[in-house]
Amino acid sequence: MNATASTSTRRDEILDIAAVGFARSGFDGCSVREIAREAQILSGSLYHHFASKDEMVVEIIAHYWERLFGAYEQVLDVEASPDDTLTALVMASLAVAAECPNEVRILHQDWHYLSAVLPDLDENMGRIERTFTAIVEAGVAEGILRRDIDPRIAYRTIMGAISWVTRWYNPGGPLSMPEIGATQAMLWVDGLRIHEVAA
Amino acid sequence: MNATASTSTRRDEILDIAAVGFARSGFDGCSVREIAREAQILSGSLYHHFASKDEMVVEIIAHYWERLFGAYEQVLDVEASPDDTLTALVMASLAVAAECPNEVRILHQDWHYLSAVLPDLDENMGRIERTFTAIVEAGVAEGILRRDIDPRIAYRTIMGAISWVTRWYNPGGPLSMPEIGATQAMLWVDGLRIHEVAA
DNA sequence: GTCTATATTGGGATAGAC
DNA sequence: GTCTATCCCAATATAGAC
Repeated sequence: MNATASTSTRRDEILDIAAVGFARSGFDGCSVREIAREAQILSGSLYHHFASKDEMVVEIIAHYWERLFGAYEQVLDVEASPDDTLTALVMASLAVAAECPNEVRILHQDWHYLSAVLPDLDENMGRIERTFTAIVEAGVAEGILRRDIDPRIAYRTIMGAISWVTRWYNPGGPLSMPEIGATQAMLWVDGLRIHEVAA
Repeated sequence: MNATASTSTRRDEILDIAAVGFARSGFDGCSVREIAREAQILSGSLYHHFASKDEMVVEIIAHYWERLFGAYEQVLDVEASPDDTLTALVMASLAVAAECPNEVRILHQDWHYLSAVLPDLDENMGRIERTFTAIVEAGVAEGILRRDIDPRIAYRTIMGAISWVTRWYNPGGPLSMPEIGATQAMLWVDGLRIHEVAA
């Protein structure tokens, strides 16, 4: 999972196991005893690796932020039109969600609890919001995107749908993440209705 | 809240208080002691009204299903084109969400726990899915909506965004639910991009 | 219908041996 | 780094008085 080099692999193993448990049962629903059992260790021994149960989830989510913002930077480094950039942002978000499905589930399932534990949650969500709305506003300014849709509603609509995907996405199923992302982006950018096209 | 007539108002009062608590702190995060305190009662007395904490949340959510499916029936009773019906379904969903914000939050926040407690959860979500996909498929069949977008992805995109709204909607704020619903529906049906319109 | 008092369970966390 | 043993607390729920 994390491992900067070869250090502390046991710790990372445990974090992976904890992430699966938190995603499966919720942060409260998955006890430290349960995590310990699945790590084939006793619950007391966990506290050699972590100061608290909170510390585990904080690290798990921190890992997700790194990946997500890394992916956004890569998208924004490419010069492209606002509509293409928006599509790329959606697909990048879903690609990271596919890599970190547990993290995304935990983040949204235990939102309330985490907002008290992760001091940077609001800040990071704000950063995501600004990334998306800036692109939409750029599109409006360039005359590519409609002015009659509030960029904040557009952003929240997109983010809601993206966040929801981890609830139903099935890694082995018929729909791949790139397919889902492309379809969703197409939906928002072009809409469901068939438009008359001027030749 | 519920009250068929004038019966058992105290019970309904308590259910309302519980719903606020569950929505605020999550089902696990809100103890029966906390509910009791806010109802100005002692925790043991709650068990005169309810057999268990689970029973409370089951009743709270059942109330939501009633309202939601009632609203859907009203929409489907009106003869209209698929795109207009789809818009009406979105707006009805959000209108019910505005009436039952706590219920919607609880349902999605404690999804995992509830799926073990509410036997009809999967069935009801399936019913919602069929309602939406049927309309999208009708639109495709009539040549109004695009065939190149998977109706299941369209449905899940719409449902995700709708469910998310209760996370950020502010009842006293500048955006009303009808405004939000109309914008979201417009987004999905017509898209963000400015289309060339054939005269 | 509410209160008093309490049974019972399971949670997170700790201290010290090995 | 893991185990043994255990502390402490808060949770749901119950029994019976009033």
